[in-house]
Amino acid sequence: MIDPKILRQSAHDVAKNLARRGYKFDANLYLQLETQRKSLQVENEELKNKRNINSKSIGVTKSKNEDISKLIQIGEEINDLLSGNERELNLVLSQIKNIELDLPNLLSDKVPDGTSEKNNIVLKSWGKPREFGFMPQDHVSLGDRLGLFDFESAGRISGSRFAIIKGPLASLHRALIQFMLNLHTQEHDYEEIYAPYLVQSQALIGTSQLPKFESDLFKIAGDKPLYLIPTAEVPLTNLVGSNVAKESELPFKYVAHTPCFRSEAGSYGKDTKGLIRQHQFEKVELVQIVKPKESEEALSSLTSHAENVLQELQLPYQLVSLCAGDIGFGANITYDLEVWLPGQQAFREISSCSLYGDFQARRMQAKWKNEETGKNEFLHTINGSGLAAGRTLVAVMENYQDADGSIHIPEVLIPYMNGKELIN
RNA sequence: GGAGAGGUGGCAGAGUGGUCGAAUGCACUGGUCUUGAAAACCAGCAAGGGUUUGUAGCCCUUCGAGGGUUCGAAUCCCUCCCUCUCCGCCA
Repeated sequence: MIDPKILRQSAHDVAKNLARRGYKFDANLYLQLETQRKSLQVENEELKNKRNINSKSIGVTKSKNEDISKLIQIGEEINDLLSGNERELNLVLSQIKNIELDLPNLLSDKVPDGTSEKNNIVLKSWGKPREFGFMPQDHVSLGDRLGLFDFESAGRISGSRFAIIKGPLASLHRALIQFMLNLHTQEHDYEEIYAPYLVQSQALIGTSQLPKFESDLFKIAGDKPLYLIPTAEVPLTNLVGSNVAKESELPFKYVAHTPCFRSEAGSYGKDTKGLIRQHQFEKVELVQIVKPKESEEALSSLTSHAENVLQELQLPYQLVSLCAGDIGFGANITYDLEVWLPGQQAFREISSCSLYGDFQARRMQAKWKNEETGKNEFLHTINGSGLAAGRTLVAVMENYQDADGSIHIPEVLIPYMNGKELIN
């Protein structure tokens, strides 16, 4: 949610900023609703004030054993006026709220212009794609040849976009997750969290997947609806919701491994083969919750922590700044890490690191006590994948393949594989 | 799942229809005293929102959440959530 004060004071500037995303914010309509809200709310509070004064004098009059019938009548009249006013006020307030919840976050000035991923800007490249003396295969044929993928059974059991991974490849997948968790907890000072995979709608509103993107989520039937988390960002960030953190506790740095569940209704037809786009995948997620002043620094540290995973695994990648048209709904700025996939001869997203500013904190009422000002202020939230485990498995398979289709275990993972060095 | 008890300010804890946003204690902040500290004493000390040039003033809201009754609700009624104790079930 964008700060309502900013919306009121500079609605047209906001509209200009959001237009960079291709979002059309009707500033005039908003300001018109705001004008109505203001006069209705002032009227509302004046009436309540009158009622409070009247009711108090009834108490005083009654205690003197004097007649109160006239005062009660006044009270009733005030309530008549109030109920009409309240109906109008609530209507306007809900219209304003709907507009505000629909509004994406303001973009940082650093975000490049552009309408699609073609306009994203590569800021940095790390590592050199390996020279193969043969035609590198993609992970699907590698896995099939090894007999360690079973998409057919997965389809029969669960449907399309589910995977079954077997034997040493499943172990490698698990090893990647263990390796990432250890790296982040031991080298990068994150606190490991085990968190629920099912969450209430309120938590998803907090991190801004709801109300707008319900179709991307899996919803569990029941009296009180629960949703499968699309990312550990949801439970991790909500850890600080409805709370006022002490300054001395900050920053919070959380890491969690969870499965992620995405309905991805809009993406059918893309990446239908293999592990790239699944309804269920594993991810190690990094979240930092910091003072506003420290948030840009936190984003670059978090991004470098995700990069470290790729560097330790010796996987070539590039760091990309997402352009205005490609950036996520709640993000102020986003850096993607794209790993080199020899089988596709392309860089593919493997991590997305975003600064949300106070956008999520405002929705979930996550605050900190600023000792300097003595005030409770909104925190800033940052999250990023560190990394998506399924896609990392893909990258390891394709980058570490041999001419005969066997796969070398990256050096840092060998201890996690009981000393195994080769899958064949 | 069943039975019972309870959810009030940072914490503890009073308050069962009327000047209650809420006694009291602790904690915290400032002051007096003191060489300094402690003690004692004095004072202050919730959050959100509206109005506003305003971290001034005034006003509104908030006693687990949401509804309701009433001129007036922490207090009465309904629904839900959570915590504790006992029983049942269970990895």
